[in-house]
Amino acid sequence: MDTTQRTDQQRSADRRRRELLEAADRVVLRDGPQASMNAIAAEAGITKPILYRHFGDKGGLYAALATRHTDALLDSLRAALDAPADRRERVEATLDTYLTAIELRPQVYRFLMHPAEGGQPGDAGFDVGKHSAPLLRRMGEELAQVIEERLDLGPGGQQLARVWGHGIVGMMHAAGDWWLGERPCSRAELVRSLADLLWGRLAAAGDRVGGPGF
Amino acid sequence: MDTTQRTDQQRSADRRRRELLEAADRVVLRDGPQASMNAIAAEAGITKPILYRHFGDKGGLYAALATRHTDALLDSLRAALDAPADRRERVEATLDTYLTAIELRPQVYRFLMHPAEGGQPGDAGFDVGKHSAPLLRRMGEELAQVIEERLDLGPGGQQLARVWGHGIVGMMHAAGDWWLGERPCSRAELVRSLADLLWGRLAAAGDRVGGPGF
DNA sequence: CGTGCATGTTACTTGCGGTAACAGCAGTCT
DNA sequence: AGACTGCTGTTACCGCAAGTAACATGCACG
Repeated sequence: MDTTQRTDQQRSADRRRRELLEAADRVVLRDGPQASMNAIAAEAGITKPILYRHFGDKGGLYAALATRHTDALLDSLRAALDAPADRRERVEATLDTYLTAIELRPQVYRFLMHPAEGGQPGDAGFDVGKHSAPLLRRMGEELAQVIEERLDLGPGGQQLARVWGHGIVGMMHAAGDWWLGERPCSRAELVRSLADLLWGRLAAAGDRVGGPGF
Repeated sequence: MDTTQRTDQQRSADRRRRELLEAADRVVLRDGPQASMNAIAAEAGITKPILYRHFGDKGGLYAALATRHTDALLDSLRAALDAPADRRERVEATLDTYLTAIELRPQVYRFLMHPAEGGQPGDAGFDVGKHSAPLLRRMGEELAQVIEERLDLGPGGQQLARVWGHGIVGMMHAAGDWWLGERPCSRAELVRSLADLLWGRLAAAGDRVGGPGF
């Protein structure tokens, strides 16, 4: 039958695609995002044109790669945000989940968020792709939805929720990025400091003696 | 005299460098960060090797370019943060200054923060450089210093200030990026919403009826 | 068997970052 | 004056990576 035929072929193609993605993953995690298509093909035991047949171009491959990791991360964040606990605890758990993820797999994080950096040679070849934007945007939108669904913010609440969603995600991202590079404190302290910020400790802080205060 | 000689030469070299930077600026703002060195050289009326003599490599040129814009932006932010007004007003003024800057010159913003995106062709050639990180980091560090100098945060205040500095900058950045793309509200509303977030309205918000609340 | 069709290959083009080698043109030292 | 230095500028090239064309092979179906 024609349909079963098609199905078989598609299944095999999908399997192959997954294998190729895993090979690409290994190379990218080893060599950074500036990994060449040749290198990826070699790791997969094949040659370039096959990659192009499967993914169109390098952007397509990287997008597929990024989507996998992004989806996984978003799943764990959703889980943390849905745990049975009070609001602050869940906020802290979510921050902690994100930070743990980037701490455990900094290479994935760098791939999703950062330019190449990994080149011994004169470098200059940058990279990145539009990976960081999509991930940050998706996280921002999802958080906005959660906020809007569960919090009573009064009139204009929907818009407020979206601003906050993106703002909070950006806060988490930038703080995490800095923390990952400098490791100035433990993860728990970082989580606590960010939650304190969200909880209004900035507004509540007193001015320093002798100055106008911020 | 030898010294005056040297001075003359250096002055002329500096002037040339500035001219080249301005040409590069025009091209980058027109073509996006994936502008080729050839195009930049052509815009400046010269050829590639001269650019390389002045800036070393593409990274050097882009770094010089980024530094100019970064310094200008930081200056205006410092001014807003130092204006004579109360704390919340100054926070709002600073947010507004940043958002106005990226609103008025989105191309500069994209150059500093974003991958190429501007390519008609298959693209795939990304770009960016390590520009976004430096700018965000510098803003974060400067804000941290301001917070630590002017606010009384008790024990552990220095570390808290650094976390907050980077976190707030990240919040501003991500929210601004999203806002610039979607324009869901006026700049003033965005500023107000972010300031509200910083002022603890998230913690103060009531749970929505029927749900566990966030 | 030939006809599709997917998989795989080699060999090529194009374009960019970066460099070597050479050419002209000041002013300087002896 | 004439060799020397140091700058600006050029053409012509290398290396490398993205992406493509054209050809080869294995396998199911009629």
